[in-house]
Amino acid sequence: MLKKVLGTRDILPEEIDLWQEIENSSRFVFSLYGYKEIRTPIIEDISLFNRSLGDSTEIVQKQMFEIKREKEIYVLRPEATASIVRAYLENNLDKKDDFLKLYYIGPMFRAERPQKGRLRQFHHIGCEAIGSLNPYLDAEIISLAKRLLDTFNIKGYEIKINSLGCSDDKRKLAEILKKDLEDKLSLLCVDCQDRYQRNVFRILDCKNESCRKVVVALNLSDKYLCKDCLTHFESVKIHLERLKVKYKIAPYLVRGLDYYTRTVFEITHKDLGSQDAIGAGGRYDNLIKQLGGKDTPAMGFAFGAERLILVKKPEARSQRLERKLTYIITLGKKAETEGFILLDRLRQAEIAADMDYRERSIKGQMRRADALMSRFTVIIGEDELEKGMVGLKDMVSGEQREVKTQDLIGYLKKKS
RNA sequence: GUGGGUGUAGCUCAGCCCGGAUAGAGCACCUGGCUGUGGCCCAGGUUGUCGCGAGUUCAAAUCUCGUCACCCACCCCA
Repeated sequence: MLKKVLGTRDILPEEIDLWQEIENSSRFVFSLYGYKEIRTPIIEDISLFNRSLGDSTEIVQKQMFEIKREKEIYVLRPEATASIVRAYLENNLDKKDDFLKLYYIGPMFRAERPQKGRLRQFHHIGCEAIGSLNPYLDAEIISLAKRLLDTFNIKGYEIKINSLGCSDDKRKLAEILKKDLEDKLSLLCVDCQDRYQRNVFRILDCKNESCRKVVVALNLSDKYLCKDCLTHFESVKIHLERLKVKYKIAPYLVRGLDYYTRTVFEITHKDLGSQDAIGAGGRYDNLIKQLGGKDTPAMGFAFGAERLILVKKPEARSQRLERKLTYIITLGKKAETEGFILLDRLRQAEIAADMDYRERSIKGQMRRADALMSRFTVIIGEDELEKGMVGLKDMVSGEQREVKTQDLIGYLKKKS
């Protein structure tokens, strides 16, 4: 038996309506906010992610899928922001327009151990706005994320925001943490003792009870933010209130990727398990310069499509499918030929139609018509053939009438 | 990378503890009741390498070991 790769999934036809609905509404909403789609390759040079996400992150250390081809090593992209910045620089987009809004929908790859809401191949729906440091942009992006969720009809989410400060502030925060935690290491969990060396920031959002106590006792609030960053964050909050976006300040929210600066946010949903973030993002004001471009501020976010679907599914299951199809039922060889030709004419007239090619009983064909959610069935037998008519049954009311074959298309058109 | 759980029909699961003869239920599907009419009802029917491999035994879905897959949690992250 052939098996799919660990942590991958087939998206089957029964689920595809949900995916397409989410993709289509995303495209619609992004366009409302002035975003254009960008599609970048799924494979990238390994150094792109080493240089952007941070050497110490788990993603770079062990979660990238490598593809070796002759002397080159490529990787399957673990996220899109770095790719988009690369494309932005490589195509000189900064020279064409110094403020740019881009969105993307596509697969990402991380070699993690799969669990609820976490696959090795998963899909991001996200965007990047490059070229402005204005706090209006921060607020607009967070409200865009909210707007997307509202359009998906997802309820029960929570938006958490924080500011990490500029790169100087981050450095300062790291120093404070290193210094203040030095003599408290024994109070921290084993993971945090490791984080102390690898990535001190992550100690702040540790779930462990004793670690939280230590963190709260540090009394960090605003100790590390410079005046500019403080003002910026205050403005973001005020603008969010102007846009009536409900948010919660999460003083210990840090994102895992090194490139984040200033505003960061995370949207969680109560119905998910431990992977409760359906989307997250923030500013990355230094990344573009870091990757060789001009000093350009930027901000973006991404939703995990599988996680969106996970929270949408219970509601979608109860939704009734619309009856749209016209189903042709035939009795006998001659009628089958007639039906076959009529079927093609219906489709030429842009009427969704189908029939059964298995020569089944009328009852069997009827059942199938019902199972496929037919709006009408067209019945062709010996009697109808002689009269040049077809039986037309309304599958909702159950009423049936005879219609002249040449009037059928006009009749169905009127009804739809 | 670490820990725990689960693999039996297309789907959801019972049976496993305490080994025993043709491996079950509900749903789905098919056929008929209704020889040309779906849904409701009734009757009947089809579907299984019991995840895979080895071991113990007269005998294994059941016990043991290994292996693979999936799920959940840690880690990490969307």
